[in-house]
Amino acid sequence: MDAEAIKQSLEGSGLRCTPQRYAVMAFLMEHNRHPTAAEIFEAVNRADPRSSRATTYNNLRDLVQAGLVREVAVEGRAARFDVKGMRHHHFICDRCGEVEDMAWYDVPKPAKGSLGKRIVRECELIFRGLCTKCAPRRASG
Amino acid sequence: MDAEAIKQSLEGSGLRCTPQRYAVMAFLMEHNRHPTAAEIFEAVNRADPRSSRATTYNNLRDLVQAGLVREVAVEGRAARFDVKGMRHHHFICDRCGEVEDMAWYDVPKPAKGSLGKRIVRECELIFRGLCTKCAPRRASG
DNA sequence: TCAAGTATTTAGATTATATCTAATATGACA
DNA sequence: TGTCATATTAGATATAATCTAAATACTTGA
Ligand SMILES: [Mn+2]
Ligand SMILES: [Mn+2]
Ligand SMILES: [Zn+2]
Ligand SMILES: [Zn+2]
Repeated sequence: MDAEAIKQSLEGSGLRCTPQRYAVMAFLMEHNRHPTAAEIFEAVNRADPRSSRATTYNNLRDLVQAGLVREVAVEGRAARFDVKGMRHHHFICDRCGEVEDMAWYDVPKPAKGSLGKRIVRECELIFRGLCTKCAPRRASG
Repeated sequence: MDAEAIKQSLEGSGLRCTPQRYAVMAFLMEHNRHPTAAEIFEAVNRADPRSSRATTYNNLRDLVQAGLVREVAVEGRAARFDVKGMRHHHFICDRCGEVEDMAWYDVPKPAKGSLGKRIVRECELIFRGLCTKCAPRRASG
């Protein structure tokens, strides 16, 4: 991955490019697998420099706030994260909780009247059902 | 609310209509406010009979599995619940985490090819931004 | 160059949320 | 009524995330 590009995007958002923060970002860019914070923590610590759990959570929070990373809440499970590169929707498996990317397509905006004073920042489409791994065992489960 | 209707829908799903389970369902039908499990637990215990925390969670899990109730995961906060009566979308506030209903409208299904072996059960549209209460304090916040 | 201020990291404690356990109670139905 | 599956319970436990306060690293500008 392009180290310089990561540095740019961090600094462009007013965040220092620390080794710990860089490692989180690089890991997310290399694995579009929607890892949990715990998985990211473990992964970035396989290589040096070591990063504490608090720092991993802090950095994920900062990256989400900066709009570089998205947090996906999954009922009953740890949150998952991905880089906000290309726009896409998500598929979440009822059975195993896996989050998978779905091709992006435009979503019709809500009628003006129904918004009131709310300010809409984004619009997210989530498909739910059984993933490729879980679909076959549907009956047994 | 129609007590008999609640009883019917529980038994129609193979669930006994126990006082504790009924209380959860009745509370959700009276308050379309998306309460958390903790709020439901507290609310149903203001009246008799008393229901334990484990039972409240167990019943919410059963009701979700039966398709009568929906669980809405909110990043960094407790899950929220609502009855699956009329179809609707959700608006989730970035700042305070409030979940609000939005008028339902049809969502275009994904292209056939993009699904693979996945089985889609439902399709959920989530709007994010600032709610009516939080929008004014945007800058300060 | 260096002092001072700010941002970041850290280990471990703490909180928040949800589930598990194993004992008891309840209800369906033969 | 007796049997058995279902449901409830208090409290312990697990899991996920945040907080704390001290140390470290970087930035700025005299
Ligand atoms: Mn994704
Ligand atoms: Mn709702
Ligand atoms: Zn799955
Ligand atoms: Zn709000």
